Parts: sequence; C-alpha cells; structure tokens
Amino acid sequence: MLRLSKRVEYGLMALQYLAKSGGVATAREISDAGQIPYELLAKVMQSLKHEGIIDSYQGVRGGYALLFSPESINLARVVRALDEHTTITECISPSGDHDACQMLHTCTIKAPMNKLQQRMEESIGSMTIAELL
Amino acid sequence: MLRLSKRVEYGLMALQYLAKSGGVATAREISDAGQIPYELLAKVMQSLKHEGIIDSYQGVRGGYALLFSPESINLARVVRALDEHTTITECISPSGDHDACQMLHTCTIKAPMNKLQQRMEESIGSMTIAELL
DNA sequence: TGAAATCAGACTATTTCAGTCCTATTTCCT
DNA sequence: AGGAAATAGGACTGAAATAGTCTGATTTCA
Repeated sequence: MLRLSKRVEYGLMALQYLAKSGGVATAREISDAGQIPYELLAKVMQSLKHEGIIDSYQGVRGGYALLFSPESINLARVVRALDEHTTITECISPSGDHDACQMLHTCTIKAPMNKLQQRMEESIGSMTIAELL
Repeated sequence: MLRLSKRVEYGLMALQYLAKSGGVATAREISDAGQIPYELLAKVMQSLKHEGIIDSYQGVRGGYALLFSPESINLARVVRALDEHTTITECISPSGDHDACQMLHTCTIKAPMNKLQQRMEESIGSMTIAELL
C-alpha cells in the first residue's frame, strides 16, 4: 500500500536531475541518465508541467526546467501531480465530499482515517526536492 | 498510491470492533456489522492472528479477541500484518537487503527515500487502535 | 525545410487486488 | 456419537490499476 508509483519515482528522479543541472534538460537526457522509459517519463514531465512545478520549452532547443527553487517544492505537491488518488481511503476526499464513500452508513473509521491522512501528508510535505540533492 | 488496501481497512474495522466489544467476536458477526465480505474478512483475521495481534478460538463457540490493549496496538503493525509491501519503493527493504533494487546503479534517490519511509512509518505508528474508539 | 523537441491521445500488457469457492479441522452441544 | 458452527488454508477468477508502447501533431531552431 505504501508503495510509491513508478510515476512518482521517475518524477522525483527527474526533479532531482533538474535541480542538480540548474538549467534546462530534455526528457531524453533525463531518461538516458536514469534509465527511465522515455515515453513514460515524457508523460510524467507533462503532468509536472500542468501542476506548475516545472516549465517547458518546445522546439529543437527545448526541454524542462524548475519553476521554483528546490527548497520550495515539497514532495506532497509532486505526489499530487503524479498520482490519481491522494487519499488514504475513498471515504476521504480533499474537498470534503464525503458522498464518495459507499459505506457511509457502516464505515466506522472515517474520523480517525482523516487524522491519519493529515499526518501522512505532513510527513510527505515536510520533505523537499532540496533534500534529494 | 497513498491508498490503504481493503485488507487494511477491514482489519482496522475488525480491530475496532474487537476493542469495543472487549471480548470474543466471530468473523461472521464482524462481517455483518460492517458489511464486509465474509471470506475476505476471514483471511484478514488469519493474518492478524499470524502477526500476533489477535488470538483465535476454534470450534462452535470460537472467535477472535485482541491479544493486547487497544493502546498498545499501533497501526504500523496492522499494516505490516496485512500488506505485502510495506516499503515506499522496492529499493528499500526493511532488512537492509538492497540487492532487491534492480536500478541499484542508476537509482539516485535511495537515501532520501529511506528517510521518507521512516517518517511515514512514524506517522502511521503514532496512531493506535485506541484512537479508533 | 528538416531535425529535435514537447504535446496528446489511444492502446496493450502486466501486475495487483478484491472477492469467491471449496475442503479440512476443531470444538461445543444435544 | 454426531451435527452444527466456527477457524484454517489453498486455489481460483474477475476486475481494476499501473506500466509501458505506439502513433501522430505541433513547435522551434539552425
């Protein structure tokens, strides 16, 4: 359960790479350096862009670069960008939309799960890309 | 990624039930109360027994009961009992068996992932069954 | 104008997970 | 003694999530 998806793994490696290089790097370059499947990495980079973590430049001299300093990009944000469900259970939705839970009437652990969810996010959010360097 | 498996969800509900009842309860009883698929719950209970969290009694007046007070059963232990991989990535194995990582030479985020793993476990481990009551 | 890059969607394959089924064993009660 | 009710455990199926691939379009620079 606690396993990070490959998308997140690859995303972290890519962000680390960008932070180290300090400038613009292409998906191909990062893929080669980390032995990451190119097409998959390309998707990951697009997601990171949509989340506003990195910027992209098209064309032959294009590539990707960080939009913020490594210290100000925390891992919770990265996970949010790259994973579908960021909640511990389906009961818990970030917007407080509790109708999503199908066991609403029988679920007896919703409140504590919310607490746990919060603590987990704190754990992940307390770490930044700077700590990957 | 951060989603708890059904096994863990059901396990927590069952442990909560046992803590509340204070005594012995059957899988059927717990399954009915929580609308949990009986066969699946039965498997979960077996796993919890193997981990040494609960005790079981066979036969017609049998059932399950907690082996410890709710305060002394933390959720990290429950997760460990009910989930296959308790590590954030395959690089990280609890026993320090780093050979499991197939990207050993190219993986550049192992050390920080270990740190994250530790923090996550602390989060989960800081909560006990008592907090589900 | 061509090469190298991002962008985007559809698709396939694999693995994981939830759930079911079947049988054996134990234990209590009549 | 025997039946009912419970745990124990293995094998199996189906569905869903994930990883990875393929194809084509667009942008930009030299």
